[in-house]
Amino acid sequence: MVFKRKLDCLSVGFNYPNIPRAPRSCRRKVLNKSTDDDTNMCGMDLLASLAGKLLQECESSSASSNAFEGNNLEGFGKEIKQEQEDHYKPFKSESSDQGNSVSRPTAYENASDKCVVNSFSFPDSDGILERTPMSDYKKVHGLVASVGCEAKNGNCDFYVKSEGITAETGDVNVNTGFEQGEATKGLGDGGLSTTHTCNVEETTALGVQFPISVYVDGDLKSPSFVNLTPNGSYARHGNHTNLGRDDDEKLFSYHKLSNKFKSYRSPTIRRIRKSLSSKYWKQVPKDFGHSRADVGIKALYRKRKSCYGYNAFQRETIYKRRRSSDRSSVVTSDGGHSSGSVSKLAEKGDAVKLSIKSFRIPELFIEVPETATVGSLKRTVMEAVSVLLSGGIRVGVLVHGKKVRDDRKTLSQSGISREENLRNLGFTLEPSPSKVPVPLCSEDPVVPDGPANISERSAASPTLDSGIPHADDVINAGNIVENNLELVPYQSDVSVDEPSSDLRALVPLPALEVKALAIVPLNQKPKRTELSQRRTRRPFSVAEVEALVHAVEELGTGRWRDVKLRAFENADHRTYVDLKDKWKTLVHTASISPQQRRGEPVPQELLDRVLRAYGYWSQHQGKHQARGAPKDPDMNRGRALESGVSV
DNA sequence: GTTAGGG
DNA sequence: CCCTAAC
Repeated sequence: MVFKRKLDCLSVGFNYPNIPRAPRSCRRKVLNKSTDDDTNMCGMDLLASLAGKLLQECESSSASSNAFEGNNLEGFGKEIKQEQEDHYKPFKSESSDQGNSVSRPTAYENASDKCVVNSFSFPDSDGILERTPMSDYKKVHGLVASVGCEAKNGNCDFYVKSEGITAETGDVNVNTGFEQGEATKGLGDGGLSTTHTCNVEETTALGVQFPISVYVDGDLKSPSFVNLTPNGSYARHGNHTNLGRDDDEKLFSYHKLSNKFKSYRSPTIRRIRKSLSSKYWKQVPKDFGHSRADVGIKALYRKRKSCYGYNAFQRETIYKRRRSSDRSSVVTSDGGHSSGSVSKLAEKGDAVKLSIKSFRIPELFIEVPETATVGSLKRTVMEAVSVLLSGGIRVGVLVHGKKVRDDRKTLSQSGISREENLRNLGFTLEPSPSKVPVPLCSEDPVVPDGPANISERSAASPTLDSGIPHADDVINAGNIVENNLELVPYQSDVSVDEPSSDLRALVPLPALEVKALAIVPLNQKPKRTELSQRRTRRPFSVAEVEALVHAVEELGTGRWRDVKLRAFENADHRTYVDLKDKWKTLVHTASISPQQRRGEPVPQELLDRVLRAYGYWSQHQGKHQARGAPKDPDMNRGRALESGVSV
């Protein structure tokens, strides 16, 4: 049940009555507004899907754990990492004493603080995805939970990791100057070629690049190589049979140890998203060789309001979005139980098997000061990627370089068959059409004002605004730019969000124009640092409630900080806001009938006290709050919760 | 940084 | 539990 989505965890019981009133913020109303368009899916969905697919097809994990940066995950996936040392040397071990003579990349010669991320590729499966409990699905979706960075031959490899998905930028070529004078040199393939490291039995890894074609292998493999044990564990055939478990455990520990591993709903991301809004960014279609100074002005990430973006993740994953008309066999989230379909196809002997190894993403232009830490760089890249992916993307299919636009066509009709050389088959990732930000911002339902509309459309169909007829119809292998729309921030607004002193002036737009997809100012001081994720719910125990009630009885309802200090000082996980919230719910609970109450029942005695205190303090607001204590002045009686009025 | 209140 | 507006 790996992919079983746990919607309730996304909107866990906080259904407060809808009191008609002028919305304080548009961020609300993120009610299901997901699109039904199968072709449109959130980047996360897509990635999750792809990752899942990979997991199914690429069992022999080769470069997976690598995706977990060691500095954050002590010992995590150490073994595997070891194995790939030769591929991805840890940044510190190499960057510092090598690669000093490589010549600097052209485009940004003088922009030592800029990085261009070309692509992120999916590593082979590491089993984690399958094992990821659905409760963490959102995290999986959160993707880009973290970005790793490793230096290699003067390059900085970025890889994306999340709890469920790990992807490395094996072919990402990051030109960065953060490593003093360290010149960078493309990884040879400049990130355009795909790494065929996915040795999945006979299945050839596909190199799917953004938006470029991929290598396909028509070899139909028996689906049997994906074995799901009854308990849902993933039976591995590769080398790291137990990797999944270990990783999971470590991952879990890691989670417990740090909240940094927050990916979803990252305020930072949101902030950036905001920054990417039309107000700050303009979209600039890639230069197809036909310079266009008057290019688009649409904001891909138009939505301004910050939204939870749950929608995006509440939608079924692509795995489950099989339309009856589609004959494709996709692993379902429920552990591949749909393998039956695969078999079926196999029997028919006309199945087309594909394996997508990696996606090339539009270039991400990032600028960071040399003094920035690697960690901050990682975060920056991650955020940029998040923004990109969360913007909504869709998949395009190319046959012989020609885009197949008719979704109704069958594969064979489109020239895609086992007989055909599947190398002619390609996939592209394109900005999603009008619904671009939908997943992220159901609010303000895509009713963009004039310009915005145009922009979004162009985002979806580069051809439309490229000025070049069918510019995206023919994709040149190894060189994809057609759909690489770019977002360039309006210089004047870039630092609006966080006029941090560290935020250096961004590179003049002209320099970015055709290259950057997004500039993510470093040091944009993530509000909640790192990837954000909703805190785990931790129901108040009766003891805690007691302590809370007691404290409130004495201090009143307007001094939550004091309440915290007095009764919950040592309960780090309880903030005064939490206490305030709890009190709020307690009052509510006490006001409703016992039948309507849920969760661990709170002794009526306590609830009575709640009401009493509530009533009392309602009458004595602000007054003798300091002494208050309508009753029961003795606190901490037998409470496990340490209190102690500090200071 | 707190508080208050909507979500 | 999150997010913000207002202090």
